[in-house]
Amino acid sequence: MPEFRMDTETFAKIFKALGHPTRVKIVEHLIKINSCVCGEIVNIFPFSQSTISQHLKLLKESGIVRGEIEGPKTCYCVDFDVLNQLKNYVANL
Amino acid sequence: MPEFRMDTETFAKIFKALGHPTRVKIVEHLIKINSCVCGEIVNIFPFSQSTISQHLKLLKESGIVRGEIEGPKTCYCVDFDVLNQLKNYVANL
DNA sequence: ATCGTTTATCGTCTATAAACGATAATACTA
DNA sequence: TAGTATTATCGTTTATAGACGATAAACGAT
Repeated sequence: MPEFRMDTETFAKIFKALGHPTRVKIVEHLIKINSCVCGEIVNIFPFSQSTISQHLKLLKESGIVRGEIEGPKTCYCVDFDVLNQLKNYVANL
Repeated sequence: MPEFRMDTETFAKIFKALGHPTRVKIVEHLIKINSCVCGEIVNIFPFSQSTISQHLKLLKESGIVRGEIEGPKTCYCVDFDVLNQLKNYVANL
């Protein structure tokens, strides 16, 4: 399933994306409710819509999260393929 | 065994520390040679001594790495207790 | 006490991150 | 087509990161 075997640089980028409390919590939340959310995330955290959108952008760029446009909303979800590769990498450290 | 149950903030800090290719590679290296190294790390990477020292400082501050002064040298090693908690956290995501 | 080795810290510079408000873009709905 | 809701982007500000050279600090050996 994994298209590419990820390298150290890629994992570093994912770690960097997870290197902020809000972004870790966003990922935890996306995992918990496997149904993807979008604007609800903004309501959960005490930050502005633009700030959360920026955090989601970083998470998306790292690959750990994907975003799909559904009508006027954007639906975010964890890329479990990437997450599993991350789990595998960390487990083998 | 773990003195404290780590929280999200702590893990975010560790992720942040791992959020740089050089620092990931330093940790990988420290794990591989479980005997701790110090100045050798500087020789491995194409960065100045001060830059590597700064990276090691960040790793140490996150808790994933410990440094012990041995004479004129400083011996760095991975804190396996912390690493195991990290592994456990990631595995349960 | 001085010297050489090793590591940490300081000061500087440039680049990126983090947050915000304001605005643009998108796409339903009336 | 106009309006509304939702999200992304822009521009700005402040803070932190990342790199370096230079210097200081610690220690062992001469």
